[in-house]
Amino acid sequence: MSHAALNPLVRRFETIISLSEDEKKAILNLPVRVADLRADADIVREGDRPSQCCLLVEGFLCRYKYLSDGKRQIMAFYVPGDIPDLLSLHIDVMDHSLATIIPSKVAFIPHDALGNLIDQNPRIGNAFWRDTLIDASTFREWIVSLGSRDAYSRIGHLICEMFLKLKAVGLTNGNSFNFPITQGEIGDATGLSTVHVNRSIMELRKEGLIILEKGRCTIPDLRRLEEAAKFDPTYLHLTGERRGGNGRLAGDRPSVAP
Amino acid sequence: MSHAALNPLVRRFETIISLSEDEKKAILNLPVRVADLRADADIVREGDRPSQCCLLVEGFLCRYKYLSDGKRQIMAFYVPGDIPDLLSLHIDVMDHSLATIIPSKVAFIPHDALGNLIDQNPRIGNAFWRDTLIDASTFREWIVSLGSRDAYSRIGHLICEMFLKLKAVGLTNGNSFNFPITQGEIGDATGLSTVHVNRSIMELRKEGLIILEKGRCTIPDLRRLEEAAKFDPTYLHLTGERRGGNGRLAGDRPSVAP
DNA sequence: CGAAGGCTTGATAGACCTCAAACACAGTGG
DNA sequence: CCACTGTGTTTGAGGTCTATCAAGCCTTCG
Repeated sequence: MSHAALNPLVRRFETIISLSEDEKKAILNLPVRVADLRADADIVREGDRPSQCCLLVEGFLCRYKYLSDGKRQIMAFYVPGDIPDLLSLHIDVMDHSLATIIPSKVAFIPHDALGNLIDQNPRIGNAFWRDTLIDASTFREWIVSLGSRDAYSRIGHLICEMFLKLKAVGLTNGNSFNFPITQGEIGDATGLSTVHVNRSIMELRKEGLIILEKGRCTIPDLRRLEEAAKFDPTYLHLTGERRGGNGRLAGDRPSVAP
Repeated sequence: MSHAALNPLVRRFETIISLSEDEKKAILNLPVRVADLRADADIVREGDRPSQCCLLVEGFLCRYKYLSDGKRQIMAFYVPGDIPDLLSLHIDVMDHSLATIIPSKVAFIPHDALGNLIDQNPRIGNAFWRDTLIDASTFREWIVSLGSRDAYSRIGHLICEMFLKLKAVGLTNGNSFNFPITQGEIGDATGLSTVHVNRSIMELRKEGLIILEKGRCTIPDLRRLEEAAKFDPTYLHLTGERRGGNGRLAGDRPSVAP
Protein backbone atom coordinates (compact mmCIF):
# COMPACT_ATOMS: atom_id res chain seq x y z
CA MET A 1 0.00 0.00 0.00
CA SER A 2 3.01 2.27 0.05
CA HIS A 3 2.62 5.50 -1.80
CA ALA A 4 5.22 6.98 -4.11
CA ALA A 5 4.63 10.41 -2.61
CA LEU A 6 6.46 9.23 0.49
CA ASN A 7 9.71 8.61 -1.35
CA PRO A 8 11.02 12.15 -0.85
CA LEU A 9 10.58 11.64 2.86
CA VAL A 10 12.55 8.40 2.88
CA ARG A 11 15.25 9.98 0.77
CA ARG A 12 15.47 12.88 3.15
CA PHE A 13 15.83 10.64 6.19
CA GLU A 14 18.50 8.63 4.49
CA THR A 15 20.67 11.69 4.08
CA ILE A 16 20.57 12.04 7.85
CA ILE A 17 20.32 8.59 9.43
CA SER A 18 20.54 5.15 7.90
CA LEU A 19 17.07 3.65 8.07
CA SER A 20 16.49 0.03 8.98
CA GLU A 21 14.17 -1.97 6.76
CA ASP A 22 11.49 -1.80 9.42
CA GLU A 23 11.82 1.93 9.74
CA LYS A 24 11.68 2.38 6.00
CA LYS A 25 8.60 0.22 5.83
CA ALA A 26 6.94 2.12 8.64
CA ILE A 27 7.43 5.37 6.77
CA LEU A 28 6.24 4.03 3.46
CA ASN A 29 3.14 2.62 5.09
CA LEU A 30 2.00 5.99 6.33
CA PRO A 31 -1.48 6.80 5.11
CA VAL A 32 -1.37 9.76 2.77
CA ARG A 33 -3.74 11.81 0.72
CA VAL A 34 -2.03 13.48 -2.19
CA ALA A 35 -3.24 16.74 -3.62
CA ASP A 36 -2.21 18.78 -6.62
CA LEU A 37 -2.50 22.43 -5.78
CA ARG A 38 -2.51 25.51 -7.95
CA ALA A 39 -0.12 28.38 -7.28
CA ASP A 40 -0.92 30.69 -4.36
CA ALA A 41 -3.10 28.15 -2.60
CA ASP A 42 -3.21 28.23 1.18
CA ILE A 43 -2.52 24.86 2.79
CA VAL A 44 -3.04 25.87 6.37
CA ARG A 45 -4.00 29.26 7.56
CA GLU A 46 -3.45 31.38 10.64
CA GLY A 47 -6.00 30.30 13.24
CA ASP A 48 -6.35 26.76 11.88
CA ARG A 49 -6.04 23.75 14.15
CA PRO A 50 -4.65 21.15 11.77
CA SER A 51 -5.17 17.43 12.28
CA GLN A 52 -2.59 16.48 9.68
CA CYS A 53 0.79 17.50 8.39
CA CYS A 54 1.74 18.17 4.82
CA LEU A 55 4.78 16.78 3.07
CA LEU A 56 5.84 18.76 0.04
CA VAL A 57 6.37 16.34 -2.83
CA GLU A 58 6.85 18.70 -5.77
CA GLY A 59 6.88 22.47 -6.04
CA PHE A 60 7.64 25.31 -3.66
CA LEU A 61 5.93 26.49 -0.50
CA CYS A 62 6.27 29.51 1.70
CA ARG A 63 5.39 30.33 5.28
CA TYR A 64 3.91 33.79 5.71
CA LYS A 65 1.84 36.12 7.77
CA TYR A 66 -0.18 39.19 6.82
CA LEU A 67 0.08 42.27 8.98
CA SER A 68 -2.74 44.62 9.76
CA ASP A 69 -1.39 47.20 7.31
CA GLY A 70 -1.66 44.70 4.46
CA LYS A 71 2.03 43.90 4.25
CA ARG A 72 2.93 40.24 3.90
CA GLN A 73 5.99 38.85 5.63
CA ILE A 74 7.34 35.57 4.26
CA MET A 75 9.27 33.70 6.92
CA ALA A 76 10.56 30.69 4.99
CA PHE A 77 10.60 28.87 1.68
CA TYR A 78 10.28 25.10 1.43
CA VAL A 79 11.44 22.53 -1.07
CA PRO A 80 10.35 18.96 -1.78
CA GLY A 81 10.92 16.63 1.15
CA ASP A 82 10.10 19.32 3.69
CA ILE A 83 7.25 18.97 6.18
CA PRO A 84 6.73 22.59 7.10
CA ASP A 85 3.85 22.10 9.51
CA LEU A 86 5.36 19.37 11.61
CA LEU A 87 5.02 21.89 14.41
CA SER A 88 1.26 21.34 14.43
CA LEU A 89 1.92 18.00 16.15
CA HIS A 90 2.63 19.92 19.33
CA ILE A 91 1.21 23.38 18.83
CA ASP A 92 -2.51 23.58 18.44
CA VAL A 93 -3.27 26.88 16.78
CA MET A 94 -1.39 28.04 13.70
CA ASP A 95 -0.01 31.53 14.19
CA HIS A 96 0.75 31.92 10.47
CA SER A 97 -0.10 30.38 7.11
CA LEU A 98 1.47 28.04 4.58
CA ALA A 99 0.91 28.40 0.86
CA THR A 100 2.17 27.21 -2.48
CA ILE A 101 4.06 29.67 -4.60
CA ILE A 102 3.85 27.59 -7.77
CA PRO A 103 1.60 24.64 -8.63
CA SER A 104 2.69 21.95 -6.20
CA LYS A 105 2.01 18.42 -5.10
CA VAL A 106 1.62 17.80 -1.39
CA ALA A 107 0.89 14.68 0.65
CA PHE A 108 -1.24 15.04 3.77
CA ILE A 109 -0.45 12.69 6.64
CA PRO A 110 -2.77 12.52 9.68
CA HIS A 111 -1.35 13.49 13.05
CA ASP A 112 -2.44 10.16 14.49
CA ALA A 113 -0.37 8.22 12.01
CA LEU A 114 2.66 10.42 12.57
CA GLY A 115 2.24 10.10 16.33
CA ASN A 116 2.20 6.34 16.08
CA LEU A 117 5.19 6.31 13.77
CA ILE A 118 7.16 8.42 16.22
CA ASP A 119 6.10 6.41 19.27
CA GLN A 120 7.19 3.17 17.67
CA ASN A 121 10.34 4.50 16.03
CA PRO A 122 12.16 6.84 18.40
CA ARG A 123 14.96 7.45 15.94
CA ILE A 124 12.45 8.73 13.43
CA GLY A 125 10.93 10.90 16.11
CA ASN A 126 14.32 12.36 16.86
CA ALA A 127 14.91 13.01 13.18
CA PHE A 128 11.61 14.88 13.01
CA TRP A 129 12.52 16.89 16.07
CA ARG A 130 15.88 17.64 14.53
CA ASP A 131 14.13 18.79 11.40
CA THR A 132 12.11 21.36 13.32
CA LEU A 133 15.32 22.51 15.01
CA ILE A 134 16.98 23.12 11.67
CA ASP A 135 13.91 25.03 10.61
CA ALA A 136 14.41 27.17 13.71
CA SER A 137 18.05 27.60 12.88
CA THR A 138 17.05 28.95 9.49
CA PHE A 139 14.64 31.38 11.11
CA ARG A 140 17.50 32.64 13.23
CA GLU A 141 19.64 33.20 10.17
CA TRP A 142 16.81 35.19 8.61
CA ILE A 143 16.73 37.31 11.74
CA VAL A 144 20.40 37.99 11.17
CA SER A 145 19.75 38.86 7.54
CA LEU A 146 16.86 41.18 8.23
CA GLY A 147 18.56 42.76 11.21
CA SER A 148 22.08 43.17 10.01
CA ARG A 149 22.59 42.69 6.28
CA ASP A 150 21.94 45.21 3.54
CA ALA A 151 19.64 44.49 0.60
CA TYR A 152 22.42 43.27 -1.64
CA SER A 153 23.75 40.56 0.64
CA ARG A 154 20.31 39.77 2.03
CA ILE A 155 19.23 38.66 -1.42
CA GLY A 156 22.54 36.96 -2.19
CA HIS A 157 22.23 35.10 1.07
CA LEU A 158 18.74 33.91 0.25
CA ILE A 159 19.89 32.59 -3.11
CA CYS A 160 22.77 30.69 -1.52
CA GLU A 161 20.34 29.15 0.94
CA MET A 162 17.89 28.08 -1.74
CA PHE A 163 20.66 26.59 -3.81
CA LEU A 164 22.04 24.48 -0.97
CA LYS A 165 18.60 23.33 0.15
CA LEU A 166 17.72 22.26 -3.37
CA LYS A 167 21.10 20.64 -3.87
CA ALA A 168 20.61 18.60 -0.71
CA VAL A 169 17.52 17.00 -2.22
CA GLY A 170 19.03 16.58 -5.64
CA LEU A 171 17.06 19.31 -7.36
CA THR A 172 19.94 21.28 -8.77
CA ASN A 173 21.42 20.85 -12.19
CA GLY A 174 25.09 21.67 -11.92
CA ASN A 175 25.20 25.25 -10.70
CA SER A 176 21.69 26.13 -11.76
CA PHE A 177 18.22 25.42 -10.39
CA ASN A 178 14.57 26.33 -10.67
CA PHE A 179 13.89 29.59 -8.94
CA PRO A 180 10.25 30.48 -9.55
CA ILE A 181 10.10 33.09 -6.81
CA THR A 182 9.05 36.51 -8.03
CA GLN A 183 10.86 39.67 -7.08
CA GLY A 184 7.77 40.70 -5.16
CA GLU A 185 7.97 37.53 -3.11
CA ILE A 186 11.66 38.06 -2.51
CA GLY A 187 10.70 41.47 -1.23
CA ASP A 188 8.12 40.01 1.14
CA ALA A 189 10.75 37.60 2.41
CA THR A 190 13.59 40.06 2.83
CA GLY A 191 11.58 43.02 4.06
CA LEU A 192 12.40 45.08 0.99
CA SER A 193 10.26 46.77 -1.63
CA THR A 194 9.94 45.15 -5.04
CA VAL A 195 11.71 48.09 -6.59
CA HIS A 196 14.69 47.81 -4.34
CA VAL A 197 14.83 44.04 -4.76
CA ASN A 198 15.04 44.61 -8.48
CA ARG A 199 17.85 47.14 -8.14
CA SER A 200 19.82 44.83 -5.87
CA ILE A 201 19.37 41.90 -8.23
CA MET A 202 20.60 44.10 -11.04
CA GLU A 203 23.72 44.73 -9.04
CA LEU A 204 24.26 41.06 -8.30
CA ARG A 205 23.92 40.43 -12.01
CA LYS A 206 26.32 43.19 -12.91
CA GLU A 207 28.87 41.65 -10.58
CA GLY A 208 28.35 38.36 -12.41
CA LEU A 209 27.29 36.66 -9.19
CA ILE A 210 23.96 35.36 -10.42
CA ILE A 211 22.18 34.72 -13.69
CA LEU A 212 18.46 34.98 -13.14
CA GLU A 213 15.95 34.51 -15.92
CA LYS A 214 12.61 32.92 -16.56
CA GLY A 215 12.32 31.23 -13.20
CA ARG A 216 15.76 29.76 -13.38
CA CYS A 217 18.85 30.79 -11.44
CA THR A 218 22.49 30.02 -12.21
CA ILE A 219 25.36 30.69 -9.86
CA PRO A 220 28.52 30.92 -11.94
CA ASP A 221 30.80 30.85 -8.91
CA LEU A 222 29.26 29.80 -5.61
CA ARG A 223 32.33 30.73 -3.59
CA ARG A 224 32.25 34.24 -4.88
CA LEU A 225 28.54 34.63 -4.17
CA GLU A 226 28.97 33.21 -0.68
CA GLU A 227 31.80 35.63 -0.09
CA ALA A 228 29.78 38.58 -1.35
CA ALA A 229 26.77 37.65 0.79
CA LYS A 230 28.86 36.60 3.80
CA PHE A 231 27.12 33.24 3.62
CA ASP A 232 28.16 30.48 6.02
CA PRO A 233 26.21 27.24 5.47
CA THR A 234 26.72 25.94 9.01
CA TYR A 235 23.20 26.93 10.06
CA LEU A 236 21.64 24.57 7.53
CA HIS A 237 23.23 21.60 9.31
CA LEU A 238 23.35 19.59 6.14
CA THR A 239 26.13 17.31 7.30
CA GLY A 240 24.05 14.65 8.94
CA GLU A 241 22.99 13.30 12.26
CA ARG A 242 24.37 14.32 15.59
CA ARG A 243 25.78 11.39 17.47
CA GLY A 244 27.16 11.57 20.99
CA GLY A 245 30.01 14.02 20.71
CA ASN A 246 31.29 16.25 23.44
CA GLY A 247 34.40 17.56 21.81
CA ARG A 248 34.88 21.27 21.63
CA LEU A 249 36.38 23.19 18.80
CA ALA A 250 39.45 25.08 19.76
CA GLY A 251 38.50 28.60 20.79
CA ASP A 252 40.68 31.55 21.68
CA ARG A 253 39.15 31.67 25.12
CA PRO A 254 36.98 29.19 26.96
CA SER A 255 33.32 29.85 27.60
CA VAL A 256 32.05 29.24 31.10
CA ALA A 257 30.85 25.74 30.33
CA PRO A 258 33.37 23.16 31.56
CA MET B 1 19.40 14.41 45.92
CA SER B 2 17.07 16.84 44.21
CA HIS B 3 18.45 20.28 43.59
CA ALA B 4 16.52 23.48 44.15
CA ALA B 5 17.80 24.84 40.85
CA LEU B 6 15.44 22.44 39.09
CA ASN B 7 12.33 23.97 40.58
CA PRO B 8 11.90 26.54 37.81
CA LEU B 9 11.86 23.66 35.36
CA VAL B 10 9.16 21.78 37.25
CA ARG B 11 7.14 24.95 37.59
CA ARG B 12 7.41 25.57 33.90
CA PHE B 13 6.23 22.08 33.01
CA GLU B 14 3.32 22.37 35.35
CA THR B 15 2.02 25.38 33.49
CA ILE B 16 1.86 23.18 30.40
CA ILE B 17 1.11 19.62 31.45
CA SER B 18 0.18 18.18 34.81
CA LEU B 19 3.13 16.13 35.97
CA SER B 20 2.72 12.77 37.69
CA GLU B 21 4.67 12.19 40.86
CA ASP B 22 7.06 9.93 38.99
CA GLU B 23 7.63 12.51 36.31
CA LYS B 24 8.22 15.20 38.87
CA LYS B 25 10.68 13.00 40.68
CA ALA B 26 12.48 12.15 37.47
CA ILE B 27 12.99 15.83 36.74
CA LEU B 28 14.09 16.71 40.23
CA ASN B 29 16.60 13.88 40.19
CA LEU B 30 18.42 15.23 37.18
CA PRO B 31 22.09 15.75 37.91
CA VAL B 32 22.92 19.43 37.74
CA ARG B 33 25.91 21.64 38.20
CA VAL B 34 24.93 25.15 39.16
CA ALA B 35 27.05 28.12 38.25
CA ASP B 36 26.84 31.79 39.10
CA LEU B 37 27.93 33.81 36.13
CA ARG B 38 28.89 37.43 35.78
CA ALA B 39 27.23 39.66 33.21
CA ASP B 40 28.30 39.26 29.58
CA ALA B 41 29.62 35.74 30.09
CA ASP B 42 29.40 33.34 27.19
CA ILE B 43 27.74 30.04 28.08
CA VAL B 44 28.17 28.32 24.76
CA ARG B 45 29.81 29.78 21.75
CA GLU B 46 29.52 29.44 18.01
CA GLY B 47 31.48 26.36 16.98
CA ASP B 48 31.06 24.60 20.33
CA ARG B 49 29.82 21.02 20.53
CA PRO B 50 28.05 21.02 23.88
CA SER B 51 27.58 17.86 25.92
CA GLN B 52 25.11 19.50 28.27
CA CYS B 53 22.21 21.92 28.27
CA CYS B 54 21.79 24.94 30.46
CA LEU B 55 18.70 25.82 32.41
CA LEU B 56 18.44 29.47 33.34
CA VAL B 57 17.59 29.71 37.04
CA GLU B 58 17.99 33.42 37.67
CA GLY B 59 18.90 36.33 35.44
CA PHE B 60 18.66 37.03 31.74
CA LEU B 61 20.30 35.40 28.74
CA CYS B 62 20.51 36.25 25.10
CA ARG B 63 21.23 34.32 21.94
CA TYR B 64 23.46 36.17 19.51
CA LYS B 65 25.85 36.01 16.64
CA TYR B 66 28.64 38.33 15.56
CA LEU B 67 28.95 39.24 11.90
CA SER B 68 32.17 39.75 10.05
CA ASP B 69 31.73 43.53 10.13
CA GLY B 70 31.63 43.49 13.91
CA LYS B 71 27.88 43.96 14.24
CA ARG B 72 26.14 41.77 16.78
CA GLN B 73 22.69 40.39 16.12
CA ILE B 74 20.72 39.25 19.14
CA MET B 75 18.14 36.64 18.15
CA ALA B 76 16.36 36.03 21.44
CA PHE B 77 16.19 36.87 25.11
CA TYR B 78 15.58 34.24 27.77
CA VAL B 79 14.06 34.28 31.22
CA PRO B 80 14.29 31.89 34.18
CA GLY B 81 12.90 28.46 33.40
CA ASP B 82 14.11 28.55 29.80
CA ILE B 83 16.56 25.99 28.42
CA PRO B 84 17.86 27.89 25.44
CA ASP B 85 20.29 25.27 24.19
CA LEU B 86 17.98 22.30 24.21
CA LEU B 87 18.67 22.22 20.50
CA SER B 88 22.14 20.90 21.19
CA LEU B 89 20.54 17.55 21.98
CA HIS B 90 20.04 17.03 18.27
CA ILE B 91 22.31 19.51 16.54
CA ASP B 92 25.98 18.98 17.04
CA VAL B 93 27.68 22.28 16.26
CA MET B 94 26.44 25.55 17.66
CA ASP B 95 25.92 28.12 14.92
CA HIS B 96 25.60 30.96 17.40
CA SER B 97 26.35 31.81 21.02
CA LEU B 98 24.50 32.16 24.31
CA ALA B 99 25.49 34.69 26.93
CA THR B 100 24.31 36.28 30.14
CA ILE B 101 23.27 39.89 29.97
CA ILE B 102 23.25 40.39 33.72
CA PRO B 103 24.77 38.27 36.50
CA SER B 104 22.84 35.02 36.29
CA LYS B 105 22.53 31.60 37.81
CA VAL B 106 22.40 28.65 35.42
CA ALA B 107 22.14 24.91 35.95
CA PHE B 108 24.00 22.62 33.56
CA ILE B 109 22.39 19.26 32.83
CA PRO B 110 24.31 16.60 30.87
CA HIS B 111 22.86 15.48 27.56
CA ASP B 112 22.98 11.87 28.71
CA ALA B 113 20.72 12.58 31.64
CA LEU B 114 18.28 14.55 29.52
CA GLY B 115 18.27 11.79 26.91
CA ASN B 116 17.40 9.21 29.55
CA LEU B 117 14.72 11.41 31.03
CA ILE B 118 13.11 11.83 27.64
CA ASP B 119 13.36 8.16 26.72
CA GLN B 120 11.67 7.13 29.92
CA ASN B 121 9.09 9.92 30.01
CA PRO B 122 7.69 10.52 26.54
CA ARG B 123 5.37 13.27 27.74
CA ILE B 124 8.34 15.18 29.06
CA GLY B 125 10.09 14.62 25.76
CA ASN B 126 7.11 16.04 23.95
CA ALA B 127 7.04 19.03 26.25
CA PHE B 128 10.70 19.68 25.48
CA TRP B 129 10.05 19.39 21.77
CA ARG B 130 7.14 21.76 22.13
CA ASP B 131 9.40 24.17 23.95
CA THR B 132 11.79 24.30 21.02
CA LEU B 133 8.82 24.82 18.70
CA ILE B 134 7.69 27.83 20.68
CA ASP B 135 11.22 29.13 20.53
CA ALA B 136 10.98 28.80 16.75
CA SER B 137 7.64 30.54 16.78
CA THR B 138 9.25 33.45 18.56
CA PHE B 139 12.02 33.58 15.98
CA ARG B 140 9.37 33.83 13.29
CA GLU B 141 7.74 36.72 15.05
CA TRP B 142 11.10 38.47 15.22
CA ILE B 143 11.42 37.96 11.47
CA VAL B 144 8.08 39.73 11.13
CA SER B 145 9.26 42.54 13.38
CA LEU B 146 12.55 43.06 11.60
CA GLY B 147 11.05 42.70 8.17
CA SER B 148 7.83 44.65 8.50
CA ARG B 149 7.58 46.83 11.59
CA ASP B 150 9.09 50.25 12.11
CA ALA B 151 11.39 51.06 15.00
CA TYR B 152 8.62 52.31 17.23
CA SER B 153 6.45 49.20 17.13
CA ARG B 154 9.45 46.88 16.92
CA ILE B 155 10.54 48.06 20.34
CA GLY B 156 7.02 48.15 21.71
CA HIS B 157 6.55 44.61 20.48
CA LEU B 158 9.69 43.42 22.20
CA ILE B 159 8.58 44.95 25.47
CA CYS B 160 5.18 43.24 25.24
CA GLU B 161 6.93 39.95 24.60
CA MET B 162 9.27 40.30 27.54
CA PHE B 163 6.42 41.25 29.82
CA LEU B 164 4.32 38.23 28.91
CA LYS B 165 7.24 35.83 29.12
CA LEU B 166 8.15 37.12 32.55
CA LYS B 167 4.56 37.11 33.68
CA ALA B 168 4.22 33.47 32.65
CA VAL B 169 6.96 32.53 35.11
CA GLY B 170 5.72 34.83 37.83
CA LEU B 171 8.46 37.41 37.55
CA THR B 172 6.29 40.46 37.07
CA ASN B 173 5.07 42.73 39.79
CA GLY B 174 1.72 44.05 38.72
CA ASN B 175 2.37 45.85 35.49
CA SER B 176 6.08 46.32 36.02
CA PHE B 177 9.11 44.07 35.77
CA ASN B 178 12.89 44.01 35.75
CA PHE B 179 14.18 45.07 32.38
CA PRO B 180 17.96 45.21 32.62
CA ILE B 181 18.50 45.28 28.87
CA THR B 182 20.46 48.30 27.69
CA GLN B 183 19.40 50.39 24.74
CA GLY B 184 22.46 49.14 22.90
CA GLU B 185 21.29 45.57 23.40
CA ILE B 186 17.80 46.47 22.26
CA GLY B 187 19.44 47.87 19.16
CA ASP B 188 21.36 44.65 18.56
CA ALA B 189 18.11 42.72 18.91
CA THR B 190 15.94 44.95 16.74
CA GLY B 191 18.50 45.78 14.08
CA LEU B 192 18.50 49.46 15.02
CA SER B 193 21.22 51.84 16.10
CA THR B 194 21.44 52.80 19.76
CA VAL B 195 20.60 56.36 18.86
CA HIS B 196 17.46 55.41 17.05
CA VAL B 197 16.43 53.03 19.80
CA ASN B 198 16.71 55.90 22.22
CA ARG B 199 14.60 58.19 20.06
CA SER B 200 11.93 55.55 19.67
CA ILE B 201 11.87 54.85 23.39
CA MET B 202 11.47 58.55 23.97
CA GLU B 203 8.42 58.48 21.75
CA LEU B 204 6.95 55.48 23.52
CA ARG B 205 7.47 57.35 26.76
CA LYS B 206 5.93 60.51 25.44
CA GLU B 207 2.86 58.52 24.44
CA GLY B 208 2.72 57.21 27.99
CA LEU B 209 3.02 53.63 26.78
CA ILE B 210 6.03 52.67 28.86
CA ILE B 211 7.89 53.91 31.89
CA LEU B 212 11.48 52.80 31.66
CA GLU B 213 14.04 53.64 34.32
CA LYS B 214 16.94 52.07 36.14
CA GLY B 215 16.49 48.62 34.71
CA ARG B 216 12.81 48.54 35.46
CA CYS B 217 9.91 48.78 33.05
CA THR B 218 6.30 49.60 33.78
CA ILE B 219 3.46 49.27 31.31
CA PRO B 220 0.66 51.57 32.45
CA ASP B 221 -1.83 50.12 30.00
CA LEU B 222 -0.92 46.84 28.32
CA ARG B 223 -3.84 46.95 25.90
CA ARG B 224 -2.77 50.31 24.63
CA LEU B 225 0.84 49.22 24.17
CA GLU B 226 -0.25 46.05 22.40
CA GLU B 227 -2.44 48.09 20.12
CA ALA B 228 0.35 50.55 19.36
CA ALA B 229 2.82 47.75 18.61
CA LYS B 230 0.28 45.56 16.82
CA PHE B 231 1.14 42.83 19.31
CA ASP B 232 -0.78 39.54 19.17
CA PRO B 233 0.36 37.07 21.86
CA THR B 234 -0.77 33.97 19.98
CA TYR B 235 2.77 33.16 18.87
CA LEU B 236 3.92 32.70 22.46
CA HIS B 237 1.51 29.79 22.89
CA LEU B 238 1.19 30.41 26.57
CA THR B 239 -2.15 28.69 26.91
CA GLY B 240 -0.96 25.18 27.56
CA GLU B 241 -0.59 21.81 26.01
CA ARG B 242 -1.97 20.69 22.72
CA ARG B 243 -4.11 17.60 23.08
CA GLY B 244 -5.68 15.72 20.19
CA GLY B 245 -7.81 18.35 18.58
CA ASN B 246 -8.81 18.44 14.99
CA GLY B 247 -11.35 21.18 15.09
CA ARG B 248 -10.89 24.13 12.80
CA LEU B 249 -11.64 27.68 13.59
CA ALA B 250 -14.25 29.15 11.35
CA GLY B 251 -12.61 30.91 8.46
CA ASP B 252 -14.13 33.06 5.76
CA ARG B 253 -12.92 30.66 3.11
CA PRO B 254 -11.55 27.16 3.44
CA SER B 255 -7.91 26.36 2.80
CA VAL B 256 -7.15 23.35 0.65
CA ALA B 257 -6.80 21.01 3.60
CA PRO B 258 -9.97 18.97 4.07
C1' DC C 1 -5.39 41.32 -29.33
C1' DG C 2 -6.26 43.00 -24.88
C1' DA C 3 -5.51 42.16 -20.03
C1' DA C 4 -2.71 40.86 -16.30
C1' DG C 5 1.33 40.03 -13.96
C1' DG C 6 6.04 40.64 -13.60
C1' DC C 7 10.28 43.29 -14.54
C1' DT C 8 12.73 47.67 -15.11
C1' DT C 9 13.91 52.47 -14.52
C1' DG C 10 13.52 57.46 -12.87
C1' DA C 11 12.55 60.88 -9.36
C1' DT C 12 11.41 62.22 -4.80
C1' DA C 13 10.78 61.45 0.11
C1' DG C 14 11.45 59.44 4.51
C1' DA C 15 13.22 56.28 8.02
C1' DC C 16 17.18 55.29 10.00
C1' DC C 17 22.45 55.57 10.43
C1' DT C 18 26.75 57.73 11.61
C1' DC C 19 29.46 61.01 13.80
C1' DA C 20 29.85 63.96 17.69
C1' DA C 21 29.30 65.61 22.11
C1' DA C 22 27.10 66.37 26.51
C1' DC C 23 25.05 64.40 30.55
C1' DA C 24 24.04 61.09 34.41
C1' DC C 25 25.39 57.69 37.38
C1' DA C 26 27.98 53.94 39.69
C1' DG C 27 32.30 52.11 40.90
C1' DT C 28 37.31 52.92 41.89
C1' DG C 29 41.27 54.69 43.90
C1' DG C 30 44.09 58.20 45.91
C1' DC D 1 35.74 62.47 50.42
C1' DC D 2 36.27 63.70 45.93
C1' DA D 3 38.36 63.40 41.41
C1' DC D 4 38.37 59.90 37.82
C1' DT D 5 36.75 56.45 34.77
C1' DG D 6 33.52 53.68 32.32
C1' DT D 7 29.10 52.63 30.87
C1' DG D 8 24.74 53.95 29.49
C1' DT D 9 21.51 57.66 27.99
C1' DT D 10 20.30 61.74 25.50
C1' DT D 11 20.38 65.24 21.87
C1' DG D 12 21.94 67.52 17.39
C1' DA D 13 23.23 67.58 12.47
C1' DG D 14 24.15 65.63 8.20
C1' DG D 15 24.22 61.65 5.14
C1' DT D 16 22.60 57.13 3.20
C1' DC D 17 19.84 53.32 2.32
C1' DT D 18 15.52 52.06 1.11
C1' DA D 19 10.41 53.23 0.29
C1' DT D 20 7.01 55.26 -2.50
C1' DC D 21 5.02 56.97 -6.59
C1' DA D 22 4.92 56.74 -11.48
C1' DA D 23 5.42 55.01 -15.88
C1' DG D 24 7.11 52.07 -19.62
C1' DC D 25 8.17 47.48 -21.22
C1' DC D 26 7.83 42.54 -21.82
C1' DT D 27 5.76 38.06 -21.68
C1' DT D 28 1.97 35.00 -21.05
C1' DC D 29 -2.59 33.66 -21.70
C1' DG D 30 -7.50 33.59 -22.58
